[in-house]
Amino acid sequence: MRVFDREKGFAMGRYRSFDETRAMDGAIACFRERGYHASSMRDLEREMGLKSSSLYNAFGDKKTLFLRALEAYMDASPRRRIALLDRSADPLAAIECFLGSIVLVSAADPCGCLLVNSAASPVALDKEIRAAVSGGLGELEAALLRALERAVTQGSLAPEAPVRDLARVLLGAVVSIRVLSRTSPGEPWLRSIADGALAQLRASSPAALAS
Amino acid sequence: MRVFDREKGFAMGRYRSFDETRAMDGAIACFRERGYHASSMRDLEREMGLKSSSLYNAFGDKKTLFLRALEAYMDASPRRRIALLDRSADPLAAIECFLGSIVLVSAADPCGCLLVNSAASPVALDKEIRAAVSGGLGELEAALLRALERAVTQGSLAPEAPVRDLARVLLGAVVSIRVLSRTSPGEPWLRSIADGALAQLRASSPAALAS
DNA sequence: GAAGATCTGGAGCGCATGTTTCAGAATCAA
DNA sequence: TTGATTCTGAAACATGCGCTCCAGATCTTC
Repeated sequence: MRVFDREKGFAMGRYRSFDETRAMDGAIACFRERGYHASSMRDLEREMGLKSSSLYNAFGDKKTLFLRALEAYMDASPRRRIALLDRSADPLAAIECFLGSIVLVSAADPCGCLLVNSAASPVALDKEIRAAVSGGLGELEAALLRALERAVTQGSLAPEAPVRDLARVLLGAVVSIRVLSRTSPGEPWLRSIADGALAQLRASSPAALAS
Repeated sequence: MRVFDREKGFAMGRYRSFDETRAMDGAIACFRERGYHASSMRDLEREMGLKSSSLYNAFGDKKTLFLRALEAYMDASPRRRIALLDRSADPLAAIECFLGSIVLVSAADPCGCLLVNSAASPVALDKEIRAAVSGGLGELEAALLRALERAVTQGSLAPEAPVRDLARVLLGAVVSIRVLSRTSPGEPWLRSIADGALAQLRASSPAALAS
């Protein structure tokens, strides 16, 4: 509303004295570490550097804030990975790189992924939030599927490769790595899962399926 | 204390007027559906059929209750599956049966597994609870590893099969199935992940590794 | 400057939370 | 029966929750 009016030239009233992006980062960090139910509005105010009135004025109530944080997180992390997948010249190498990165990040940061954490959380019992989470996971799955289909087109995967199932396996690997990283099993442990999923891709290579 | 004294013949005081097992089942159901932080003591009182004084007297505070519920859940579900694995004559078939059952149960009941849900939940930030969760997941991994090693001994898996990595992949499949089932993707979707993991086992069969 | 709009800081709303307290009921040993 | 012990039901306790309100500051338009 503020932005809308101001952009239209109807601008009026006091400016916001905080960086909305930085505030969102604080919200993401809070929800990522403590989840929805264990993050109090006081926690969020502190991590976002806002007083409650500013917070409510700018971002709405707790649920709306969560939905915005999830959306901002999607832009900041999963969708960047998706863009890398889509832009890569070698889709299989990009997938390998993708999983390897997930392993490294997960081993280093036990907070996990806001999207995956939310899927396992009771906050997903809420209809809107579950829709957002399903949507986010669906984006990832679709991106992996696109990459696999490109690999088929390029000949690095056999035409009869079960790309739809493989995309699900890859998404499953990401999910399990991110969940299990919360118990700090160590990087080699997590890499076992990533390598297992990648081995399945290789089992669908033209050479493997020809024999 | 009550039980202890009574068993020793020093018994005194009023009997408990509720079924402790039934009460634990209520606690498990509550924590499984709503998780730790979103389950209020009032919710637990209702689902367990207890007043707060009885609840605190019998099970301690919320965290202690959660730890007991997790332990009871382990006995009621994962450890039964583990026993089936250990007792089976054909370990690979038992693993297949195990994963298939997880798929069916997960598709039918979107509440998921208390152990897996807890791993992804911020309640696992607590040291004791994280230890319990890690222990539970470790039991599962160890059981899968035992089954795989028996498969090697029996000759249904090649001696050079990477059983440790395969056990992790299988545990990862279980985790991802249980997490993703919370977004209700449907049974065929979940089965793709189970079948993928099983395909990896077959890739370590003596025949596959001989070629 | 005045009028109108928005944002900030702080106080505080009503309510739910986890937990405690306690009188009374139930049980046993003596 | 009496005394000791434990359990039950109901009523709270203090605290923290999500959220609102409002006076005053800051901004644009006139």
